[in-house]
Amino acid sequence: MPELPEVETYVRELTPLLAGRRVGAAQVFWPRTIAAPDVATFQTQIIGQEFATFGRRGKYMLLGLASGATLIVHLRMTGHLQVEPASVTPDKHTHVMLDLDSGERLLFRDARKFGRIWLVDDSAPVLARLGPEPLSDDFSPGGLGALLAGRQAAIKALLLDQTIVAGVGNIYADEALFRAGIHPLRSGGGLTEVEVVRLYAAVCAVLADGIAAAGSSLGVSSIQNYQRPSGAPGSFQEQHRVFQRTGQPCLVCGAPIARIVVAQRSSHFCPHCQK
DNA sequence: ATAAGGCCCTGACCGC
DNA sequence: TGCGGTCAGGGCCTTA
Repeated sequence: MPELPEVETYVRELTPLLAGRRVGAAQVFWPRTIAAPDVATFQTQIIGQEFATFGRRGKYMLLGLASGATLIVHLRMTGHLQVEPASVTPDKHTHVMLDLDSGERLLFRDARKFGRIWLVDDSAPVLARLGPEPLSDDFSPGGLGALLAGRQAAIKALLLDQTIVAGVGNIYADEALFRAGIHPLRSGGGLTEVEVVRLYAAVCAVLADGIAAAGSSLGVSSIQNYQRPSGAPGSFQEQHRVFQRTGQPCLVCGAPIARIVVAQRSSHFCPHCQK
């Protein structure tokens, strides 16, 4: 599942493939993929647009166009965005296809159909609910502590809340809590100042390590798996210490990694190392 | 304001 | 082999 490191990898690797490319015809096979504007308007407005700038906010990909508009893409669970030769035949998971003036096509594929695309003049309303961007100056131990103060919910659930930290998903939340030595069911407001600082550092570290490894690929099949634009996998799964390691020995203490459900999400942790 | 539960989706997997 | 049922889960919406 694409989280911040996976989306960051996408942005970096799509940049040389899309920079300066102009969009021709657009085909939309699953209308709900286009969150805004309506499909007909999207198809009209995307034609002739040129990819110019490339950015990311949380798990949102921001493909800036020379006109000033922005194509925002959220991959959600199983979305893929790939550049392929124009001879490619769209399969049943291809929901949006943009012709490029390079003789290629940009394809949005998504087995679960949760992914969304926006074409907007102003990206701010789409991103308005996002909290601080980790790996930036907007994210700090003090700021994190302030957002957690008074919250009774489990810290695992709060890490998944995009208004607390933008871009953290299930994998990186579990890995960060392990590195910080914090049990996923601890209440957010109950963390000590020292623990908040440790958690802050752990979130930054796992995200940076995830980016360095080009993300985590561990889906059961290629259509569900996160893949880079080239189709290559990331390698951060090789560094997972708890995620999907249920029953395997903790790499620190040897205790079996446990799995519980928190906020309707599977959570993996070491019962011995995480208090 | 916060927390919890439902919803959207379909491939993979399990039991029979 | 095939069928029905269950699970996974990000973000948004509704409910309490």
